[in-house]
Amino acid sequence: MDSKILVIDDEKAIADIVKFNLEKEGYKVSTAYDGEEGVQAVENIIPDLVILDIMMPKKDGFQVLKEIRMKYKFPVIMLTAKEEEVDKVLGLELGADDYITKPFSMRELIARVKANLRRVNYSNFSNSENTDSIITSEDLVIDLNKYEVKKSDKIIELTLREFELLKFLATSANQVFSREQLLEEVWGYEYYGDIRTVDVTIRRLREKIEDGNGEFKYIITKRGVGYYFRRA
Amino acid sequence: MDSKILVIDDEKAIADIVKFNLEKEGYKVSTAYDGEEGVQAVENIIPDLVILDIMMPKKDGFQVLKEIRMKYKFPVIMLTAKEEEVDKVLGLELGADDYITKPFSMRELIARVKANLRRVNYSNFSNSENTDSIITSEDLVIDLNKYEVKKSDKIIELTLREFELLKFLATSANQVFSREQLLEEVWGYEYYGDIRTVDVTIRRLREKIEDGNGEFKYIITKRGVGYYFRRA
DNA sequence: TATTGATTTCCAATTAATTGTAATATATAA
DNA sequence: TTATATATTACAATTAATTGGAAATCAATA
Repeated sequence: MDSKILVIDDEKAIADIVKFNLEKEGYKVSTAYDGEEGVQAVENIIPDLVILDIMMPKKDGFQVLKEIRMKYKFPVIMLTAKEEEVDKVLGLELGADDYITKPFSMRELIARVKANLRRVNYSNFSNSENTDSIITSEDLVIDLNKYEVKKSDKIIELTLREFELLKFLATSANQVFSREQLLEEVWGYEYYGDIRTVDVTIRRLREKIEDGNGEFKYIITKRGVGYYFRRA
Repeated sequence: MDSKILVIDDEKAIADIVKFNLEKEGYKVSTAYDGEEGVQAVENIIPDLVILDIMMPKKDGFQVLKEIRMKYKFPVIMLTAKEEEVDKVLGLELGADDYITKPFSMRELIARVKANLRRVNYSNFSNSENTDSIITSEDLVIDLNKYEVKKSDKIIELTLREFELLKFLATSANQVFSREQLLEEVWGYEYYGDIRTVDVTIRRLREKIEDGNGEFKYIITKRGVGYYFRRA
């Protein structure tokens, strides 16, 4: 979340009002007032999405897009003043993800920004949808598509975090991971929290999937190192 | 995963940009620049889905489609430049699975590609009940043709949206869908609305089909992920 | 084409569930 | 036994889902 957006438009008034409105929505917004500046800004900021005007002095939007696309894949929404340009945007040029014709309402702009950011996120994880998706071990069945775990055919309710932790450990069964690794892989690179969080989540997971006889048979502690999922 | 897609379009610029964008989504994409080349490419590659332009020299899209359909069943999405062609695509019953009119946004194209691939996956996967137009679960009866839902033999009045949402969820019972997926599938590719709309529609649907005892037995929330229709 | 009613959407307040933190207890190995 | 690592617990903070109501849109009918 808190996506970074770059607005490239030579009409300062427009760039600024767009910035204002997107910031109101909670995005981090930068602006650039011509094409060259825009290309530079992309390099510095590495935004999650760019809003790019076509008609600009020095370097026009198409050129900027071309340069962006040589290196980056984030969505780019083009702003076009004339209907004729639409065909160009969609058909001939280099991979704009979406476009809006001026004049546009802020409501529409924001909706499109959201939709395009959403698409990125969604394709990231829904692509794993079809990979082999069921892991079994003893009486545990982990269904990665359905986000569901069964123990001797009884459904176990795991929270998302618990599920993702189990999923990560189980897909690399018998391999020990340090808490740091788990934080990075399951919680994400940006995560800054306490390392003991892992212990607690492991604990909650065990409570749900282990037999509760004091022995753990799935998630094993490797003292001084970390945890692993045991699979015969 | 990693589906193979073949793009057949005589306008190289378009074929290439489509290729670029689909590759960004993780597909393996090949291109062919006229109809004959296209037919050959199909034979060589055996793609999982074809995107096929109608207006082409040598062999037009209709002809290509006919030849493809003599041997293969994978989905074909037709590209049409003019509205008039749409009728033809639909009317001729040649077996196009979907069509998009130019100009189109990449967002739309990708959404349709995904939707068509997903459809195929389901019908391969799931049991032959798939073609059934009546779905039953506990005391619910959903008649897909008649747009009618009964609960213990009493007709329940659903609005169109509610019905389509229920229909989509119920035809892929026990599979979790994110709100993004539901927006795309039920509301349509070009929908730019608020994501919470899904929640609200789910709620109205529940109000009508669930028992009203605080427990939901049909439409289940998978926290942090989305919703699914539960069927024993 | 107005008018009215139904549907749909948007928004945000409320409620519910999850997750993180910190403090304490327990186990383990030197 | 002591020092260190891990497990457990309770509570606070955070995040997500549900809900109600207002506003906008759509559709039917006068």
